[in-house]
Amino acid sequence: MNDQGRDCEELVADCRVRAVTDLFTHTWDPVVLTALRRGPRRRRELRAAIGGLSDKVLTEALRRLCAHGLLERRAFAQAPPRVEYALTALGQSLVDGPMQALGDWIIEHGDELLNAQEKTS
Amino acid sequence: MNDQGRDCEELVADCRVRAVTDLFTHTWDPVVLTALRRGPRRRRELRAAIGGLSDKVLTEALRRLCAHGLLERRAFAQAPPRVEYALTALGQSLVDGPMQALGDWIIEHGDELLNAQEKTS
DNA sequence: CAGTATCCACATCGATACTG
DNA sequence: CAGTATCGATGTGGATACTG
Repeated sequence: MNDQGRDCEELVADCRVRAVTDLFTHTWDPVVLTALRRGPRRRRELRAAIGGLSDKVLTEALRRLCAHGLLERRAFAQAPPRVEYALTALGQSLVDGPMQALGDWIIEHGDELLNAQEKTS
Repeated sequence: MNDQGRDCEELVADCRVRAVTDLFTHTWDPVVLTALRRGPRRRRELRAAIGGLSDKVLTEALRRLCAHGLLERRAFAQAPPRVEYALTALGQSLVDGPMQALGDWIIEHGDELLNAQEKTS
């Protein structure tokens, strides 16, 4: 994360690879990003669309993604409160690029992955 | 992970997105994969090339990746023991496809990511 | 060299109850 | 509706010493 200029061919720790993969170490972050790829959503919509994650975890994920500049929080002064979350340009590029590639890969190779997993478990 | 056929447009949890992103929830797994993209390596070479991870964690990562069908373990009956780890065809396709896309993205957008992070921390 | 066995620190997640 | 606070279960990683 701190050796941007260093050659990453051999010494892989602390290199750029980590800078991205760290974004995925939190289980729900990529899921939240994916859920927003079609456009902004309110907090509650998100929670319902994703399903299976607690308020606390959702809040943490949203804060983290905002802090990383991938999400933007838009609060409206209303009662009841209305808050929307939207991908920033940076976040959108991540979703449309690498995460789309990830999705394409699983569509093509997902079965192989599951088969291999079952064999050994 | 178990609802392969389900529509993932809206309900994101337990869908295919997770099947891939779960591969990245373990910090070192993608690093190990990347370190093997040029060809097979012995355990010790790997540890040295990556740097900063313990024997235990390396072992765990290797076992997990083998179990998922992404890595192959080749042991030679020798003294001292010689063991090589190599990407399978499946693993290679993951590294050359999605992980390459991830690397390309960070090369292009890494600075934005770091700037945004520093602003908020 | 390859791999295992403990012990410990720490973070993530889940469930629940509560505030504005 | 949006968000916070707390507690506990679980798991991931680090350090160290040891076996074949």
